[in-house]
Amino acid sequence: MSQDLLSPPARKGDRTAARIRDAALELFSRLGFERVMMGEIAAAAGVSQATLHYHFQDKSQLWRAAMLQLRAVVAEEERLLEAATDASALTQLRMAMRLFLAISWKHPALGRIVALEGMAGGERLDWLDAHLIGPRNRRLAQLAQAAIDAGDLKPFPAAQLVITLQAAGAGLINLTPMMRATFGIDTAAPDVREAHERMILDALLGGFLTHPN
Amino acid sequence: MSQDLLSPPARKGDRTAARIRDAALELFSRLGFERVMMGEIAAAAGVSQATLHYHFQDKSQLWRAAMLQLRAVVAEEERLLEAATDASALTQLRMAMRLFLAISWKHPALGRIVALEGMAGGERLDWLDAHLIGPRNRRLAQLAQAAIDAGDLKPFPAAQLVITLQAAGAGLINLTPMMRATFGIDTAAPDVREAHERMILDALLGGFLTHPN
DNA sequence: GATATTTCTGATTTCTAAGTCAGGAAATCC
DNA sequence: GGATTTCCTGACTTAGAAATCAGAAATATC
Repeated sequence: MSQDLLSPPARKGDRTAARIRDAALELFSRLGFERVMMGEIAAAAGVSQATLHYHFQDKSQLWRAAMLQLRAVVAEEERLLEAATDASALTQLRMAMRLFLAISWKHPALGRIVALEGMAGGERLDWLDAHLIGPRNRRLAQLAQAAIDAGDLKPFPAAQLVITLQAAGAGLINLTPMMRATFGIDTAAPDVREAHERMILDALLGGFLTHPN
Repeated sequence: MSQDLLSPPARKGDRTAARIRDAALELFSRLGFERVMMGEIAAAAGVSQATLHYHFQDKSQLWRAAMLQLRAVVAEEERLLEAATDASALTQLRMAMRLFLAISWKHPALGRIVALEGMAGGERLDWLDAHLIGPRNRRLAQLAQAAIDAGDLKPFPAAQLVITLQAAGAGLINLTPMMRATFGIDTAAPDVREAHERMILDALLGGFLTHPN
């Protein structure tokens, strides 16, 4: 989350701003933009509410700053995929799904934000589409299309296929509070996580293969 | 949505209350509780804001009333499943998934509400769990477990399996605004819907089968 | 270690949305 | 068709959260 673990952040204000961003990201992603009050963020970051306005113009700007944190996460995924462009489309897609799951566990904020804003539409979704999720998803859809063209995947519409796989992958993680309420299951438990991984990568992705191993 | 198409609703107030409930359900499910303003609901229902308070005590009560609309939908699903308790667990589960998809297209509010509140937790989730989604999901998990015990499904944790299938099934529908923003796809189009149906029922559910046909 | 700059805060203002209420209009009843 | 109840509304109050600001505290600079 912090931008650089090595350099002892130049100015004090930068560290405070980072704490605020982190707290904001956690809250915004769990609850959505309007459920979160500036006072909560301030409390979580251990500063006064006025300090939020010292570092960030207003609530919207703080939200954007928090989202930009997530871009680094996505960029890392890009980088890893980039290193494997000579593998088959199916292999790349499978790797992308594996990365997606790893990221979803490590940064559940991403999936929750997409779910929240992707359902609601509006200017925040437009911003996210432009800066965070649009390019990434279009790229994945291209990969899926290539895998279909190669005869490796069943010929479903590529965009739908990718989004559905992601929805399945992030669902359990996003719905952690519901899993607790309904089943008393703690999704953070290692066995839950391990079963989920197999479920998505083997069973679900396997269902799309034209010739399963 | 309206409670009874035959009887010309006894009192005028009942019809107005129903219009308000419908408008509230649509807005709450798309945007979540706090993103929706009472004024919006009033405008959508074509009444003044004060009228909302004449029919419903406050915003929370209106939300609950809107959610109770959904219970009728779930009850109908129950009824259909009830009529088939002598079929194999797998057959029942497949039927349940088919119903789930049909309902999700017809009443997208249900899936969106579950996603919104299931992510956030809190008192509204507790209410939903008790009145709407808990019993249903536990029942489906039992079905899945039975299908696993019968050797028809791969032995994944039943609760996770059910929730993941639902997440996959509702994902595309919930994310309609995102599909438009990122891919320009209108999920209401018949071909999108048809492909989705096959994707979930054949490919994804197929991936869980121990001996696919 | 005195000065200048940055960072932070309590108190206050502004804004927005929920909720109330008295009274007028419409429906219902006889 | 007049009386009575139900229904609805415009104008208002209240509550709460965002945003501002003057100045105090901390930090950096020399």
